[in-house]
Amino acid sequence: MDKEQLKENFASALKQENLKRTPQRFAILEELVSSDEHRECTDIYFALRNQGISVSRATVYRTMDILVKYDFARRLDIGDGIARYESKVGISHHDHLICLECGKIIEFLNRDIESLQQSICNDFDFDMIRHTHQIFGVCPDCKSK
Amino acid sequence: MDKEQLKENFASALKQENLKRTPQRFAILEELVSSDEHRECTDIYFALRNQGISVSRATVYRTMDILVKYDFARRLDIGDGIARYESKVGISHHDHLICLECGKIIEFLNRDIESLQQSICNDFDFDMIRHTHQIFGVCPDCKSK
DNA sequence: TATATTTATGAGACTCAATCTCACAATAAA
DNA sequence: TTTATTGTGAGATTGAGTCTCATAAATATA
Ligand SMILES: [Mn+2]
Ligand SMILES: [Mn+2]
Ligand SMILES: [Zn+2]
Ligand SMILES: [Zn+2]
Repeated sequence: MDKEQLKENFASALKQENLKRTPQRFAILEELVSSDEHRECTDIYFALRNQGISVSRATVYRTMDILVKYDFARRLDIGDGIARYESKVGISHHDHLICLECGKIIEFLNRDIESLQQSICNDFDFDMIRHTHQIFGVCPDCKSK
Repeated sequence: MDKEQLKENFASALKQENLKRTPQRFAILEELVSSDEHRECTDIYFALRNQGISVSRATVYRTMDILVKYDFARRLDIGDGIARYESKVGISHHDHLICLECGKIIEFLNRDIESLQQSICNDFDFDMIRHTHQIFGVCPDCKSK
């Protein structure tokens, strides 16, 4: 998806929520989408400030909620009390291997697990909305140290 | 496992950590293990207080860390910023379906997923230490309302 | 364009789970 | 016991996240 199209889509989401188009909101979208990392709000806050963009922490937190609601971003909770966000624009679903030594996050996708997961939900008559599958351990780099 | 044996095992863990046997520590173990729920520290704190047992929040938090380290308990993070703990004594591994409407937690185990998970780790040369597989959605009770 | 109306922004106050502090209490080795 | 060591607990502190509200900016209207 090209950058202009993305902005249009975000503008549509804002319109649907009766929210105004502001430079801060677009800057936050741009910062997250142009990155392939799992970003913390504080990290995005400082990244924009360092680019000379006026923004507050509150605006970053508020905008992240919109990005998640409209599927531009996914929130990642790895149990350390800090929310991380990754772009969903042009990115397909995946789950995560998380290194407990260095914090590295490796992505994986397994279609068999995904479908087994769905059949578990069917068995329990449970409607799945989302899921997280996180494997914690030691990555190859950290093992060889 | 009988209650006396459990106390013995916990006492061994305490000895291994050079920690003393205190009434508070045993009370916290007992409170968690005799429950089949996913308990918050604050909840355990009040449960003990209501039983007339003198304990502080700090002691509950500190003791939970020991219980987790020695495999008497598992910590559960469902992304709401509150840690929950469940007994592992006599309980086999399982993962969770979590209802976003009512907060109910349903347990599941799928051996195929467990083994696929292990093969993913092999492929990435990643040493798994633990994993969490959480499926969020709407439970049967909440659907029929 | 000018003006009115509505909504957003941001600095800092606030919340709340969790952790830390430290004076005092309890434990256990000898 | 005695004594050294560790634990306890009330309250202070931390830190991610949320809230407040005066001001600024965006958009609707004339
Ligand atoms: Mn998945
Ligand atoms: Mn599992
Ligand atoms: Zn690593
Ligand atoms: Zn429910």
